[in-house]
Amino acid sequence: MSDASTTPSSDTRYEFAAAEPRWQEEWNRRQCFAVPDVPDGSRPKYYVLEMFPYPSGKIHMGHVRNYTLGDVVARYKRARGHQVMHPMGWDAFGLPAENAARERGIHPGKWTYDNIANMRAELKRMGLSLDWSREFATCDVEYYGKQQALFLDFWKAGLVERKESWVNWDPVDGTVLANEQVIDGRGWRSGALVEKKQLSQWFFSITKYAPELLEALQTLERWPDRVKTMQANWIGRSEGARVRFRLPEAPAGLGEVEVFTTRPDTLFGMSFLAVAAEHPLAAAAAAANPAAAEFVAECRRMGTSEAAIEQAEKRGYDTGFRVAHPFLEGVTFPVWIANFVLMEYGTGAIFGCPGHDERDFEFARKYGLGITPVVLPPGQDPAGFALGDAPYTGDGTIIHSDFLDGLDVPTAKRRAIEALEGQGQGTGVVNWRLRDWGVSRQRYWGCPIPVIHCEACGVVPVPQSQLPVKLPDDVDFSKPGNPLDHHPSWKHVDCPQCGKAARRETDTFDTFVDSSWYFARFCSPRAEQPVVRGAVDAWLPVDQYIGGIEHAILHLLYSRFFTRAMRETGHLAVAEPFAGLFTQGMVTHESYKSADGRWLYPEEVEFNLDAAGGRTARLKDGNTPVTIGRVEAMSKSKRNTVDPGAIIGRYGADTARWFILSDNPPERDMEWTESGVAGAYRFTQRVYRLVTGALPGLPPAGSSLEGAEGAARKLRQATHRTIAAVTEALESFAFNVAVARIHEFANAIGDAGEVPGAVRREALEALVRLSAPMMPHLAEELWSQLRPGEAEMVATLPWLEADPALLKAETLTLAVQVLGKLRGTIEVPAAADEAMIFSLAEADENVQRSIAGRPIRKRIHVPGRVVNFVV
RNA sequence: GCGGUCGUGGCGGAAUGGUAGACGCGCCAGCUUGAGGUGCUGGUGGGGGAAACCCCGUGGAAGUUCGAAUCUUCUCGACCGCACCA
Repeated sequence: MSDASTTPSSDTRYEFAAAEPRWQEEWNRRQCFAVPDVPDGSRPKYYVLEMFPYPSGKIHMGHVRNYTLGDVVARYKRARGHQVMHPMGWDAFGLPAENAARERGIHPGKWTYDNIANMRAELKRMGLSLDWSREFATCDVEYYGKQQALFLDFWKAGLVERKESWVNWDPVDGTVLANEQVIDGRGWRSGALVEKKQLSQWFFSITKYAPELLEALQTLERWPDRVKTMQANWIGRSEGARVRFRLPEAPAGLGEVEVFTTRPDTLFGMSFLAVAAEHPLAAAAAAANPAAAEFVAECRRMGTSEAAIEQAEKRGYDTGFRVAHPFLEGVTFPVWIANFVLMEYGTGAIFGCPGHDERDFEFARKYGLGITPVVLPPGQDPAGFALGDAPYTGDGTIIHSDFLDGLDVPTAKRRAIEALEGQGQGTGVVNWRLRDWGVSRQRYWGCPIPVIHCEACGVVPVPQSQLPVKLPDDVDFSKPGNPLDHHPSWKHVDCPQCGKAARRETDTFDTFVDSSWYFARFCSPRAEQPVVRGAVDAWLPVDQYIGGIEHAILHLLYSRFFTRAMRETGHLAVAEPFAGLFTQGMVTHESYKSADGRWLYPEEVEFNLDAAGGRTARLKDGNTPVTIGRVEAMSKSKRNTVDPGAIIGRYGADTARWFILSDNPPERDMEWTESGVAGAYRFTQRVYRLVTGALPGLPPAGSSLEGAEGAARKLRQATHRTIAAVTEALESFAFNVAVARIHEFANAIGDAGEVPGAVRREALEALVRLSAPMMPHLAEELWSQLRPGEAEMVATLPWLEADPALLKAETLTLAVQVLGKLRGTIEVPAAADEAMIFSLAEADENVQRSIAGRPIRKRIHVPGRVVNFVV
């Protein structure tokens, strides 16, 4: 601090660069945020968790937003008397580390741990109230070794299966590709056309829990409805029927094909049957016919993602096989191979009813297949009814359908299923869209799957005593494919059962496995077992989980499954990992393009206002014009990123936190703007001046507040209303509203005029403490000046309570409407009765003019809000 | 394609059936400061009017209601997820 007597202006400036590290050190010295593995029970526990970051190397604004949100919750809940666990770790396995190894020759391990060191330092500068003693990375052998133990337990419990499944195969690189590595059907490096290839892979039996995962969504009261809806749709329960169609002249062993349908009521509207390219019937057709084989091969080049398949033009191939209709004697229909039929869903075969299904309709039109309407929309004449340019998918009455004629759709479904069951050609079933979770990845930088393949014994689990199966350090990335596979010695082991030479599984786990139980590991991060019951039983479930909406389905569903699997194997007591969920929006920024089409970083650009008031941009050096592009998610490729480190260096962590909270509701996408941060910075300085400027006139803490009148009472009311409003806003995650209320309160303190020092002190102390969850460093700095010598830091101080007596207003302002249109306002005493309010309202001059002498038919009074006259 | 979400001033938003635009950013005017990201005061949705005040206005269209940004239906646009990115 500078000497106030010689430089009076400099001490009115808050020196965040000195203050922030000082308070971070003090929190650390006092261990304010550390909690024990087993809470002492003196206070209720509260577990706050943000989705842990992938260590890409630098934190980005999305992290700043995520961890600021979580930190506000953690600090607020701590103040509300909870023992708060708030840990941090690293989702450290994954593809980017292997890409770095291939592109730059850096070992994935070194790359990852270096990145972690950088990002840890950056996070620490944000002043987050984290218990850093719990930190781990999923690539630590102490973590993934425990994951291997969990896998073996799941296997014993029957939750692990080995089956065939399809992967994207790059025939040039000889590598399995992730969906994101397939661009327009080609491998991202080789450019080769990608093919589907079948591999034997490990699966977790998540489908065993499908009904429970669906039903339990109802118990998740503090989850956003939209996430629950998305999960429910993903799990996709549908009731329907499995129908077996006979192939009268079938190739050997294929006398029947089974179809799943949700519309057995439309069986009489059938005009074809279609199978997926991977279906045995397709294989039979391909074996017999080169043209069919070519079509199947073409479908294989389509990639494995559902979006790619469904967006592709609907195409098919007539196999020449025919199936018999289950109810119509002697009637047969053609069997097609269709690129929109998914092998993974239902039975990989459908019956086509073009009259009442969008995709079947499009397909039938294209290939000239028959379209028979069998559902009559309500109010239509059965004689004159014909389908126009679209199928009819709604409810109605069944027609042209023999024994189903005249029934409504639900009844017809039941009747059709009864008939199918009666003749042994089908059965009513519940079908699920959810598929088992394939966890095998043909990659190095992941957790090795602890399995040994023995020629004699088959697939053998690695004994618990031989865990962990460590990744070898000496790996060669110069060859394509999985380095574990071409490692000279790693995979060669003796079979644990027969002792003969065998080989290790060289696949590693999907990184979603790593993130499916880390929240449990945080409760006892150094334990020899995966989890310690005393710790997880006390801390779980996570009370508030915070992260991006992009994880709404997969990560959250896998974690919900994993938690159930851990319960089944005795590791946990709970079924649901996250009692409360909050999904934040993305951080966006304008993008900029130079005249020659290059993307530009924001710091390369400067702005001007044109005559019409619009913004124009040009290059800082060069003066050439720049196109201002759309506001979109920050991404490296568009260069519309802002480096949090630079922002914190320039404005401080509190400013970055304050701006990111103030801009808009946290569940929406926010736009990062330079002027917005500058405004937040000015506010931190204003609060600092407001408090430090008043210090000389303040009486000691605890001075009497009795008998405040006039301006003093007004300020006290503002203080207590702000306490109530900020509390409510924080409880409901309306952080931008909390910020706005604090702004208003700062304005009110500035405008308060002459008030007793004790009243001013009360207001300033409330200002500091209410803003502490958002701006913790500034709050500590000002608290230490307001209360020199006080032992307690703001970080460990209890939350403020509003005095109800000061929340009540003496008079109310009511809006007066005539026919719903605002015509005036009236001031009434808070205690006024309805008759008095109506007569005051009617007496208003403007109201009288609007009524214009017409009789009042109805008087409406909403207490505290509005009066409305209907004339 | 399927599923989900969001559309309010120049901009971010507030108000979730009851005074639309709180609060902030930006802009305008004035004062202050005077080595330049300073502070303070006032103004700021559109149109009309000297003013009182009136009309219009929450992507678009229709509806429910005394009253709709909010509820319903349709529609347009943007964004997120789609199972090997994390």
